[in-house]
Amino acid sequence: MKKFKRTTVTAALPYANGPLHIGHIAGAYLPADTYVRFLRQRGEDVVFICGSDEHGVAITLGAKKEGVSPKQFVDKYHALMQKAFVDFGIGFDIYSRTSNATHHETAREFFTNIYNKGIFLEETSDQYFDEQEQIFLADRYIVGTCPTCGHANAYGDQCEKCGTSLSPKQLINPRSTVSGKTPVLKPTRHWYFPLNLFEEWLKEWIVEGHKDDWKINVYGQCKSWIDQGLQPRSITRDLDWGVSVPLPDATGKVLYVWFDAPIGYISATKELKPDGWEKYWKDPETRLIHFIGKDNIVFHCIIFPAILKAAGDYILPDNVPANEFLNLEGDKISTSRNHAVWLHEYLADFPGRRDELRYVLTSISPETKDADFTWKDYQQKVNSELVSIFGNFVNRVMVLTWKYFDGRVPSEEELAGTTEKRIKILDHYKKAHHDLNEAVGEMIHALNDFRFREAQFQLINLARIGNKFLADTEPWKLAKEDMEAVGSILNYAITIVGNLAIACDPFLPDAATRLRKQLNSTSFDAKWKQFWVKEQLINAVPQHHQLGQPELLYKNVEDDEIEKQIAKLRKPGMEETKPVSALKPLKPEISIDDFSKLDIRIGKVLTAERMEKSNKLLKLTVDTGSDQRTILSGIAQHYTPEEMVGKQVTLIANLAPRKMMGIESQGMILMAEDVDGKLRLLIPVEAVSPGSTVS
RNA sequence: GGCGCGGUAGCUCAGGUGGUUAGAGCGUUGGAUUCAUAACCCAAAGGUCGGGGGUUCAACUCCCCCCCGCGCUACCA
Repeated sequence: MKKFKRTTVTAALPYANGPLHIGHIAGAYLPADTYVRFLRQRGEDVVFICGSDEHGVAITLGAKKEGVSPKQFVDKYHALMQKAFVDFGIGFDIYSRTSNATHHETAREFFTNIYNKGIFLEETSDQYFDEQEQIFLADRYIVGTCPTCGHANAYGDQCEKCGTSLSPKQLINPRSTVSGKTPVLKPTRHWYFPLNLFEEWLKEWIVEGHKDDWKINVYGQCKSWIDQGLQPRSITRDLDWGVSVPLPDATGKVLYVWFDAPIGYISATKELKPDGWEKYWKDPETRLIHFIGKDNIVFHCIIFPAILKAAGDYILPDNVPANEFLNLEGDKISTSRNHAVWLHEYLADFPGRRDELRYVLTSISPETKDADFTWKDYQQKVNSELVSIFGNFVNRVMVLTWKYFDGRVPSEEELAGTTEKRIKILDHYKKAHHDLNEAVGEMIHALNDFRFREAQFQLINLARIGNKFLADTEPWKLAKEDMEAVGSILNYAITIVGNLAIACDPFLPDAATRLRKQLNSTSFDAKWKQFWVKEQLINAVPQHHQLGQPELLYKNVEDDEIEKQIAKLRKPGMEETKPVSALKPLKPEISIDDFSKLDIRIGKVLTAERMEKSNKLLKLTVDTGSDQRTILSGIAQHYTPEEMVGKQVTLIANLAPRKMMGIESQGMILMAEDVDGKLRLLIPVEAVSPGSTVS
């Protein structure tokens, strides 16, 4: 294997259109962080790069929906994600963002560099244009009637009903999903990156060169792509949000997100090390590792490397350990259905319990196939492994040492095998020592191979072996007859605890800190490094060293804690089995004049809070376009205040004000009532401006 | 539709150029124990290795077909 001087580790740039959930963490950030911690423990030169991916149509549309500018939109999510990462303890050297100046510059330089080499293709074609919004529409933002099956809402790339693939021009009566209007065809010019020219090179580099060292899922996906034959990919878009194309006649053109986003790794490194960044990207003695989810394989293994190759001078990823996906309680994680465990919410609900989440996510890490996170599993793993095996072992050793030696590490002189009992102890010691070294070796080996599940298992194995060593040698019994033997046993037990403190750093950083405190070992750094160099047990805590006070490392997860979390996932009212009421009869006929008396409008919820002493009412502040008013709405059992904020709602604006529970309600929110009594909001399919009338 | 990855004990996963009783941890059950967060330690039960067919003296491991999950992709292998 090639020797490298340093390592550049990147973790996929999260898209700045929503908060982070455990799927993101398990997929890329946690394995990356674990790996980087491991490298740092070994004293290696490593940079750990990440940042928010802030461009693309989805951002502009998301911003429009929230009624804010794209910049405000990404500012919000960038801040949210950055804070969550920091709070969770993911140790990026830099968490940057693609909307900043350094990145724009870097991405433009990349484009210009490759452009000047004459590699890009340039082509003009007709594309649908939304005249009202003044934007060209991506395929999936166009709907229309499917030419094959007649389905009225087929997307521009595929009909969901009959499954045929389409191009937008095949759609009958195309409509823009952004404005609802009929788009028109307009010629537009774009630049293309000729991936096909890199096919042979990619074949050699990946299919031949990385057959054995890349994960099979990654390799298979790449090979499949390359075998299919590669096509030029367009790398520009008509949009006013993004990195503008650095050509004189290219106003209104930006780089396509997938072109600029991976370059974000480089810009972030530049920002981190304005003078020294190049050696992390251009020195062949640097190893580049991308941690990503499986949806990103083709960008990181094929397209981005080809771009780097085209740019010249750059190193290529040495490995791309992509993970599969994480499910939640048997279902796909879904932002829109709120079927997710949000990182910032976990951190708020479980303060001081970051290791627990790390531990569980690593133990089910989707390394070879999709995995499933369940709260029950979380509880069981924490309680039976972290608490019972790891935490308990440390606690037993600490307590025993305080009990018999006042917290001073007993001397480590070798025990003379003078009695039968002592001979047995020596046997147990030898066995434990052998098993421990094997586990340490296997742990480090697995870390090198990105097999974090296995590595962490071996870590816990150290505690398992430690527990067995104590059970086998029974120092609490010997205390009555042979204190020298007790001292020898505990000295070794403390050695195990010390090595655990060292070894758990990449996986359980908070435990590492707590253990250092308990062992009173903050000054042992230089010595402890030896563990990672020798790859075997070291004499971590010297004899006669005074230990700190024992403290429990972890506490059990109680039933009610996870029940709360599980309840959070369910839609309100979903588990209630109410009798299905009959459809309500039609009301008597009215005239159009009756109807026109109603002033129905679209408003936007600015704030929402529960009403005191009411289990049905939410107090909402609603922007009706012309004013902001307070409306009390009896929907508290169907929507949480958090869910309501930012939502568009349909309301009756000219209803006479009415006092409820001491507060005046100035209007009424319209709701659909399902046959089971469940209330659902009426929301315009596409966002409209507050104050829009309904008729 | 095509391609890729996966489908092994209740759960999370190992494994195998085909070869005696398919492994581990957790969970469960029983026992032992008390230093410890009713924890630890020992033991047992649990699987016709997604289904069907084939090759073979012998397949969970190789070949073919099918089913299921996830991803990628589009009339192209």
